[in-house]
Amino acid sequence: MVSHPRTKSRKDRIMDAALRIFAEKSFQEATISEISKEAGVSEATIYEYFGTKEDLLFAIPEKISNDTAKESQAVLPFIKDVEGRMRAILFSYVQLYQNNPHYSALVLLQLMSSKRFRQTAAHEAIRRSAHSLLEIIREGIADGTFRSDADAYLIRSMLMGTIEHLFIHWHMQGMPRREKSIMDMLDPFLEIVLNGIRAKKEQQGLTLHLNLEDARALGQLLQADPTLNLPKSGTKAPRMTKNKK
Amino acid sequence: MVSHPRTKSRKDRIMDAALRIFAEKSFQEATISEISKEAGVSEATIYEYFGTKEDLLFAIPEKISNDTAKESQAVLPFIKDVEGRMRAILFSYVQLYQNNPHYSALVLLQLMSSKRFRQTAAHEAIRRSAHSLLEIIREGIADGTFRSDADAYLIRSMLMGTIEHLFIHWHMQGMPRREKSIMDMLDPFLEIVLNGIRAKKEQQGLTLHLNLEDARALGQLLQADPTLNLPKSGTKAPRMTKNKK
DNA sequence: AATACTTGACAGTATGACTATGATGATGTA
DNA sequence: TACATCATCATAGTCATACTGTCAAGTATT
Repeated sequence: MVSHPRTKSRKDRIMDAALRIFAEKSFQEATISEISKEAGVSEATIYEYFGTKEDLLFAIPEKISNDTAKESQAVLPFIKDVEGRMRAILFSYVQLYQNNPHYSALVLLQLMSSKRFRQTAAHEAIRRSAHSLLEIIREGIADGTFRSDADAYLIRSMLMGTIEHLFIHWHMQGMPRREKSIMDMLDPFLEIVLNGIRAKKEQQGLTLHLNLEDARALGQLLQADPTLNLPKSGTKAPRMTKNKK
Repeated sequence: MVSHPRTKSRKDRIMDAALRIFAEKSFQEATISEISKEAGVSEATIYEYFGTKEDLLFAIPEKISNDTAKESQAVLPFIKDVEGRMRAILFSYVQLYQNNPHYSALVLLQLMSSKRFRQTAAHEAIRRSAHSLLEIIREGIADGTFRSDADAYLIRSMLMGTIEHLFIHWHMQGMPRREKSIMDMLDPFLEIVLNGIRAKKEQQGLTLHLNLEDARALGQLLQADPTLNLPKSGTKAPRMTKNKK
């Protein structure tokens, strides 16, 4: 009836419409008839292209994961430090969902629960990310970057689960303040996790917590006896040693 | 045909069977016919009790959340410290899913994505937990327990998202080592998060990082001059003061 | 035993996924 | 222009399954 000459191909229009409707309603509640109207094609055309309704559903993640280049995996070997590589994986994970909001609602809320999705290339990509992440965490534990008693599976669930949870709630009732994007939260988030699992440097020494009064008294003592020079190992130099030399 | 005189009521048997089949296959793939055979009743009986297949699905979370007493909410006011209350909420959250493995597979992977679920009492219970958690985190930020720049929404997603992710993967392909339960991970997990967001105590004082040599020297100084008594404010008493009195 | 209620068997309806088929219209080629 | 080819559409029809209605048989309660 109405022709769409300068727009995308019919196949793309069908998939776009399907993605929107599947995400808005749900796979079961959506009907082929509705999708065909939304896409401006006949039902027969949809069956011509995709065969079944389920095949239409699963064509979507294949398309998205094809459209999404796999730079993140390629870049990984060039990032030396463990924490930088963790960040790179999470970054691309957030980016994918952020760039495809309908898709993120579809995959996080519906496809994840489907057995068939676990055999798709899209799921394989997620699995690969998850596996890389696990390996990197293990590496960090092995080389002493992270605490030796850290649980790599737990850390991974913290990283991926948090991000998925943020996206799910983003789409569900909508988080109150939308002005702050999930991408903006990535670094504060990572900092909290890393803060919590980084190996403490002072394990080979001691940590003292002093109030101001005590600190001042200690400062006087130190000036009186210069043989006591501290600290060599700590990351933050205490202010008092800088006061007067 | 076969009567089950001493077992549960038909209604319970139907719901048990439905829960099992819905979790094993999926809502759409399960048929009423199959559930009726599994439960040992006729299809008509299922419609008699529940009306529609969807109503049967949503009767399940109502039942579970009714069976689950709401002690955790009741206990909260009696726990004074912020971190203890956070732990209590997460504990009951984990407990619910751990005690109902089929249910957790059903709700986390399927119901969560359904619009109707968001109008059930079960979802309301989850929302209430989530809201309590948010309030407690905010309280912790306000009273200085947590860092003032912490993002309460992010923290909440970390807490709930991690647990949901752990359960989802527990059920999906099964995490490699099952001997460690998710409940066992709760405290290490909370410790990491809290570690990452706790306000640093040394804001009102100073933190010194000493190596062993320096620490020993400081210990001698302290014994020589007893006017310097430290620390009053720190949580961990340094070992050296206990050595000799 | 009589009555009320529950359950089952079975026939039948409605919906939506899917198929088959022929018409239509655009495009390319002689 | 005439013809062939192909994509798309409209339509009619099949099938599976959710769901309804009805009545007979069983069970419980009195």
